[in-house]
Parts: sequence; C-alpha cells; structure tokens
Amino acid sequence: MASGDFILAEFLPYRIAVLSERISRRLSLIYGAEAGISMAEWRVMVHLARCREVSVREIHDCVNLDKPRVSRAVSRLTEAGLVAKTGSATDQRLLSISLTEEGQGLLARILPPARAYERRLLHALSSEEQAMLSTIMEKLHRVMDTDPDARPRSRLDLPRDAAE
Amino acid sequence: MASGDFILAEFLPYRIAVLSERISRRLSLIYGAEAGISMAEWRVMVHLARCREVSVREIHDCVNLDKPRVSRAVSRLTEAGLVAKTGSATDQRLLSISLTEEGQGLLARILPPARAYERRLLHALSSEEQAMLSTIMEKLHRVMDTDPDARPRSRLDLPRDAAE
DNA sequence: CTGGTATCGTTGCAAATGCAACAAATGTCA
DNA sequence: TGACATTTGTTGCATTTGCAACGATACCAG
Repeated sequence: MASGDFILAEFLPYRIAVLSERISRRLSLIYGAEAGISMAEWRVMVHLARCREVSVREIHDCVNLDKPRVSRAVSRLTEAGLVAKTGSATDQRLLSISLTEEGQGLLARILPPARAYERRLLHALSSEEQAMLSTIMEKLHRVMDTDPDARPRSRLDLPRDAAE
Repeated sequence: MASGDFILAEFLPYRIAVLSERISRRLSLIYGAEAGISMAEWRVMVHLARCREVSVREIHDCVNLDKPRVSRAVSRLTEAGLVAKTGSATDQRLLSISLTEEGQGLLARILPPARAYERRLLHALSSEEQAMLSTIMEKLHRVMDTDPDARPRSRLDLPRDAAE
C-alpha cells in the first residue's frame, strides 16, 4: 500500500486528537475568559473541590498532569488567592492543598457554564450513543492498558461504575 | 448542585482529552523514536504524501496546525532533507512543498507501524462500534460547527463519505 | 544511630506553543 | 498608474511544556 493512500483525516489517532483539541479550546474559553485560568489550573481546582485536602502528588496522580505542571499550577493559584498551601503536620515533605473561599466561589461560577457545555455536547447524542461512547473509550484505553509502551492510566480515570 | 459533586473523571471534555493525549503520546513513540520527528512534522509529511505539491497555507488548512507551526515544521523537515521547498513560479508568495525521495522513504518506514497501531486500536472495537464512533464524533463536531465561539473545522476534517 | 534508598515538591532548561506583528507579493479599484 | 487592502510565509516574544536533576524529608536495614 502506497504512502499516498494514507488519509490523515481518516486516521483514528488524528481524528481523536482533532476533536479533543477542538473541544478543549472551546471549553477553555469558559474558564479562561471568565476566570483567567489555564486548563491545568482548571483541573486542579475541580479536583480540589472534590478532595478537600490533597498533596501535589495526589493531584498529579488523578488529573493527568505531570508533577511540575501541578506544582506550577498550584503556585499560580496560590498567588491568585484561590488555593491554600499548607505543610502537612505529619509528613514535612507533603503539602496540604485546598481551595480557599475565594477559590470555591470562583469555581461555583465556572462550573455551571462548563457543565452546560458538556450537556450541550451530550445532548447531540442519544442515550445509547452516550453509553456506547463510554464503552468505546474504555475499550481503547484497555488496549493501551496492556501495552507496556503506553502511559499508564491515572487511577481516577479507571472505570468506577462497576461496569465490569 | 455543589461543586464537590463534580467528578472530573466523568466530564466528557476531560475524558476525551485524556484518551487523546494517551493515544497521541503512544503514537509519537513510533514516529519519534523511529524517525525523530514531532507530531507536527508527522502530520505535514503524511499530508504531503497525498497532496504532492502544496503551500504552507494549504497544509495549515488541512492538518489542524496553525501557520507558524507548519512553517517551522517545514523548515525542520527541509533541514533534515525530508522535504523540498521551492518558490512557486506563478505566485512569488507561495511555496511549493513536497517530499524528497528520502522523505518518502522515511514515511514508508513509519507508516506501517502507525497503521498497525491504529488497527490494534480498531481491533478492540466491533465494526458496529467503529461506525458508531465515527457517527458520535461527527455529531460532537457538528455541535461546535454551529457554535460561533468554537474553532471552525479544517476543510479536510469534514465528513467526506457522503454520509449525509 | 547511620548510611543508603525512596518519596515529595521544586527548579533549570531546552524545546514547543500561540498569538500578533511583519515584509514581500498580489489583487483591487479609482 | 497608484494608493490601499489581502494574502503568504516568517519571525519575535512571552508563555507553556516535558523531562531530568535537585534539595529536603522520611523510611529502612544493619
């Protein structure tokens, strides 16, 4: 098969990357314009809303960002007064990171439009399609779970709905 | 609904981004380790294999990379001897970019494993799931096609199978 | 204890990225 | 023709990114 027969626009990794980038950029308008935060900062804040007090490593493990990126995101958020960094009492190495009141307020303003945009996307799909999408994505992940050259999945990104 | 109820791992844009990044990183091992080229360079080369002689802008329009990125990718590929840049005869502004023999040879070595990895991913899905995935992705794109705040889609990324 | 090892968060640094500004070439319309 | 707008590719520049190395703390074996 000649190289010229290869159609980039039909290549699955490319197609997923294009869709992902398009959605991410659109979404970043919501938390970027409204709050001036980056995607990394968005993920950190959202994670903190759920897990009240966590370390950098825990965030790193959970939101698919490498450690330096989490560290810098936390620093920026701290400077912005959205997040509080306290040294853990028991283990001097660990940080205890949490949202400030201001951070909670900001997140409460950003989450609704973010959710709304997700709904808008999901609304274009039937409930069967939504379920199928989850199944498909999980199957693709599972290919890479058995591939030693692929990055391992974050703990929290594993399916948790007892779907299997 | 409280902010703490928001589960990042269930948020569709996040899930797609994570999957996309995981696949892209895995794939970049193929063309990165084998050929030392970046994703941008990979896309440019693949596009050139199909459209023999194109300008920077055409590539930019077709492979979802902004103009500077294409320009720099082409420069690097030219320095590496994989791509030839010639000024167009009719329009002095345009460049006529094409793969060199060496570039064709390199691509011919990289494409098979790239294709193989795509097959490996697709193999995890039934043919119904594969079709459904295309349908779903197209529907998500279409949401953003009607959204003036979303980036327009590249021309070549529009569905071409007369599916509609 | 104490020396070695592992973990945590940060920093350095080179490379990539995104956006805007830019020069050069072309097109347009009086 | 000549002034003005458009298009094309490149470059500047500030920011972000990814990876490795680092200092500091905690753990662990003898």
